[in-house]
Amino acid sequence: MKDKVKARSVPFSQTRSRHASETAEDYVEAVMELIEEKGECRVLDLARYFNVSHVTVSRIVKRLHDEKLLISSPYKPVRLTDTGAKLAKRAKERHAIVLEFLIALGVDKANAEIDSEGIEHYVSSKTLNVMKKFLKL
Amino acid sequence: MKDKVKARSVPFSQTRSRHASETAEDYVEAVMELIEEKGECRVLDLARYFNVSHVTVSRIVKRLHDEKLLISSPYKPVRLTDTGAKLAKRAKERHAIVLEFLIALGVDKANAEIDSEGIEHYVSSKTLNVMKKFLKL
DNA sequence: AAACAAATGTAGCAATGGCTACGGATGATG
DNA sequence: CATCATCCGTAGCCATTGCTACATTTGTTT
Repeated sequence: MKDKVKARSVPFSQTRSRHASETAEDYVEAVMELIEEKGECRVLDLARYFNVSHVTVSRIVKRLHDEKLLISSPYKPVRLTDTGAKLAKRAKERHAIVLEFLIALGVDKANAEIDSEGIEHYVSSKTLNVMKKFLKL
Repeated sequence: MKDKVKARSVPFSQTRSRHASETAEDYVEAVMELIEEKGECRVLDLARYFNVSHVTVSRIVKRLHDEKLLISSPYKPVRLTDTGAKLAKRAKERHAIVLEFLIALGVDKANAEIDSEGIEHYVSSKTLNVMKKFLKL
């Protein structure tokens, strides 16, 4: 009973910080989509999109504003900074690749859409490249 | 500018509760592994495994005890309830399938191990079945 | 312009997951 | 059996993401 417990290779990179980045990516991605779809993105749009209260959105938007990913002023629509837009673009691409990959693999569209949203945050660039390769075959 | 914002099909199932279940799965899976590897699972083993303080582990173990997934009494090793063991077994299987799948796909072992730990929580049973099928070919 | 509805903001609570600091319990070892 | 190191629990702090309830701003509609 004296064995050393091997710590996980790398993973479990502090759940909290990991999750904060996930949220950031989800939000900038959503803001970009909403602006593309309807010209602007309001707090309530995001609330409906994520199925949470406007209060939750409001606070997160404020944080992402402080982190210079979003631009928001009171009672005005939310926009993306250049940094935010770049992050959103990367997230959307990754999301799209994972989605297409799952569909190509044989997952039905509904499940693929759901799963891809969770998976996109955990796919390393190497795995993403493998998925891209798979899609080209 | 009057379009309704379509709520996501299903996803974004409340980040917080989603994350709590992730934690539960990670912990019961770790407990099962540690017991298999070294005969027992102490709070400090889990702390080293997840790279967090023993305090964090202690609180989470208490919660999972209340949820009847773990059995813990003060200063004693942690065990699994039947429910916890079942959950752990399912999680381990899912984890193993995702890992094997990524490797079969061509991802190097190191990245596959890291990615699989995040991905396992987001894989629907349908996607998991597709992965199983892929592995048999 | 007044009045109303819709959109945002603010206050304040809960749960979860991080932490440090400190103190008590357990088990080896002298 | 006394001591000491290790393990574990408790207190108490912070950040994040949920919420309801209430206040304020905006914009439309009389």
